[in-house]
Order: sequence, then C-alpha cells, then structure tokens
Amino acid sequence: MSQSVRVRFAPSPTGHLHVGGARTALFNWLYARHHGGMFILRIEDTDRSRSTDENIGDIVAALRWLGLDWDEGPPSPGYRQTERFDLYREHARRLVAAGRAYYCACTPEQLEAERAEAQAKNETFRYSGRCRALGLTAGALRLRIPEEGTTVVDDLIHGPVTFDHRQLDDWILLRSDGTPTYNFCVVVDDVTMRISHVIRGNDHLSNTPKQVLCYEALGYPVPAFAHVSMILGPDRARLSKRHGATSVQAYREQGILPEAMVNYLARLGWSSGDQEIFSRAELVERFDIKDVSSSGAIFDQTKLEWLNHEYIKTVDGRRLATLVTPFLTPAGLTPPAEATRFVGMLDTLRERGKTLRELVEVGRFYFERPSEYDARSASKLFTPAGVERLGALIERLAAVEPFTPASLEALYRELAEAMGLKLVDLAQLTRLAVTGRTASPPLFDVLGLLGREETLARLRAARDAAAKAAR
RNA sequence: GGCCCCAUCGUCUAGAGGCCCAGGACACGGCCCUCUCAAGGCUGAAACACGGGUUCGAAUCCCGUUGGGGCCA
Repeated sequence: MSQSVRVRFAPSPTGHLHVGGARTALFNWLYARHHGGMFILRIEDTDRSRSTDENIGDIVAALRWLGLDWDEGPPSPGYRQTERFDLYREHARRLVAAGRAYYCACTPEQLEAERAEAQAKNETFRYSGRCRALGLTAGALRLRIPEEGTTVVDDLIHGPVTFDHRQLDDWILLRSDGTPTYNFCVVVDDVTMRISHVIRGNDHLSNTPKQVLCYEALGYPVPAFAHVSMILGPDRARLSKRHGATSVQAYREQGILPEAMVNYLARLGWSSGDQEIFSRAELVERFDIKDVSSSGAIFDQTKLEWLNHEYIKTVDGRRLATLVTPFLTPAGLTPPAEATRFVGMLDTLRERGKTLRELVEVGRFYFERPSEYDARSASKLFTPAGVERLGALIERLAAVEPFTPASLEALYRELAEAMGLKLVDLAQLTRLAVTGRTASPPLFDVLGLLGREETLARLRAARDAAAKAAR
C-alpha cells in the first residue's frame, strides 16, 4: 500500500485558504511525506463565476507559508480544471459508449415541478428514471446507478459505510450545456492523476458512493478514501466567517508562526499519545491516518495562541527578529539598527507576548518614550518623595560604570538600602518613569537595553512631570 | 424530509473488555518563586449524553433514544 502513494489537495479558489482546508492539505502532505509519496495540488476552478486568479495566488501563498510544498501542481499547466475540459468530455463519451450513462431530456423546470410535488406530499424526491431507456443523444448526461444493491465505501477513518442504491439518484455528469458537474470532474481528475488515497473533508462522504460507482463504470480501480471531520465553530456548526477569523492569512497577520499553525492544525483531530508539541519532522514521522479522529473538532483560538507562545519562547533570536520585523512598520515603529540589541529586546519580550503582534505592543516602550504615565500609578509614585528619588537615581545612573544589568541591580539594591527603602519602591518608580507603566520586562535588562543616555533622558522627563504633578 | 457521519472534563484529546472510582494539554482557581508583568514549579476543580442488552467484568462490543453536524435539493 505504501508503494506509490499519490495524494492531492484540491481547493476551490473562491476565497482565501480556510483553516479547515489547510488542515486537509496538511494531512495529505503529511501522509505523502510519511510514505515517501507525491503530494499534488489541483485547482478546482470549474465555478468560473466565483474563482479568481487572485484567490489562487492567495491559496498558493498560504500553502507556501505553511511549508506544504507540492510535487505536482501549479504553476505547471494541467492542474486546473478549466484546462481539463477535454478530459471530462472524453470520459463522458466513454461512459455513453459503454452504456453506463444516458442522456436525459427532462428540463430543470420539469424536475423542479416534480420535486415540489414530492415535497408537498412529504415524500423524498428522486429522479424518476424516465429517460433511462429512451436512447436520447442530447440533454444532460446521467450516470446509470444500479437499481438494487449497495455500495460500500471502506473509509480509512470511519470504516465501512454502506449506501443503498435505492437512495442514490442517477446523478448528472454533464449539464445540458455540456459543462461537467463537480462530482464528475473530481472522479476524472483523481483517476487521471492516479490518486491512490483521497483524503478530504467529511462533507464529501455522502458524494462518495456516486463517485465509486463512476470509477467502476469507467473501469478504473477505486482509490482509498479517508474523510476527515470538519472544523467547527464554538457553536459546533462548521467553522465559517461568522465565527471570526477563518483564513490562514488572517492568522498569519495576527502574528501566528507557521510552525505553530501547523502544529495546532495537526493536533486538531490527530494525536500521538500525550504529546502536544511536534516538530515538522516528528509530525512526518508519527502521522498516520488511523490516528485521525472521526468526530468534529472546535477550533480553539486560545490553545493556538498558547502553542504559538511556546514557539515564540523557544525560537532562535535572530529568526524571531526577522519574524517580528514585518509587524513593526504597521505599528509605526522602526526596527533597531543593531541586530544584537533587537535580539536582546526580544529576549525580554518573548515570554510576554503570545503572538508577534503582541510582542510589538508589549515592547513598544523600547522604541518610543512614554507619552503619558499610567494615572493611578503616577498619583502614587510621582510624589515629592518620588521627585527626590528620581533625582538621586539620575545622579547615580549618570556615573555608574559599566551600564549593565548586573551593576545596575547592585546600584539599586545599595541605594534602596541606603534610603531605607525596598528595591520594589525604586524599581517601580523607575519602571513608570521609563516605560510609562508598572509592568514591563525585568527593569535592569530594560535599562541596559535602553542605554545610559536614553534612560537618563526618560528619567529627567519623568522627574519634570512628577515635579509638576506634585506641586 | 430522506440518507450519511459523530458523541470521554468548557475545549483538544488518551483510552482499541479488566492496567480507569478515567490520563495529558489549553483555559480556570489556589500556593510558591519574584523589582512589576510574565514565564516557571506545585496544586485544585472539571468528563465516559441517556436507556437497554452482551459479558464474570464495558468509556471500550451490540441495539435504541436524544443531541449535534453534513450531503441531497
């Protein structure tokens, strides 16, 4: 079975890459990589009215960002359904020649009327089969479904699923205008691309028996199927835009790392013991369809952020710097000239921000002097005594040598003791003066990173503001 | 409406008849650490949807009910 594994991800370019689609793509990719097989990207753009090149570009970009590389697919020609119409027609012709499909002249209006009638009588509508034996040569092309018996889909995740043929309509392959329907395109594409395993969303399980019958009518071997459960919103309905962010792109813009997204998506519906964090290599190594859950899973943004934070805490400093940089400009900030200083700042921030965007906000003070001071804290700390202490600090900090976290801490402890204060009294005062707030990374690291000059400038500004307030 | 899928803590899940008065993780509460905020450590609360079977024994197998989702229009 592991010989020549060929799987595919076949998105419709009618929008951005949805996280559900991304997970399906990931499972396919992992399966291919695990088995040393091929991962194919195919664009299902038969719905021309809603498919755009821009969306294709977007999906491709999202897949690349996630690191899901494909062995076959765009930009090579032949991987878009709109380029493959001849194939669909040819297969349709074969089906007609073999007597497995027939033309139906019933008009949509006629069918609609019957449907309404059935509904009125509270009965299930099924195509009557009226044109089955007419031998027509034009109209919509329908696949002849056996009247009796069952088709069993042996799903890798769900096990055998039985469908009664009496429940299945003679479905339409080609509309009367000659355009192929979605289900038919899928079969022809999968067959001609020699797909060995169809791993796709659970929403396609109901269409599978029709497709299986079509494979058989065409005389092709039926691939293995694995229907992955859907990703749900908090209300347990399929995750959609009304639940909030659903596109991979949106998470990227929030400052989620691609490796965190991949890890999260993999763990949503798949598990390997109690492990939560997996490197890409581990995922490839451990992934198996049989460990994929059969029930739907709610997308949990909080857990995604936790995982993202885990990655932020451990990525290499230089890489973190390059990851954060694109978030600086939109926040109105400029990347520091010195790379090492930037990495140093990030080292003090990485424990304090769950996303790249949060990292920027929580580290904003490194780039900008406080424009105001937290009012509550200021009223408590910027007192006449505070002004005096700031003065003492300015004096000592101007002279301390070297200007490093260790010597700064020593100085503060010494000064606090001499003034009969606790370290926290001096530290919070300084923190407010330098950052405008009473929460920040370790103070002495901050001061060291800011440098003597900047620290003194902020302290003086704060002393002036405090003097004014205390007056 | 018909058919199909699903059902373990709030959430993601472990569990493939005894190891389970159910384990891990996120989130939540408490304590510790501490220059603040975090991070970290320890700790607490929290689930087998319900009802029948099968079996010496069921979260695990079967049937039904309920609930949720999907497909078909």
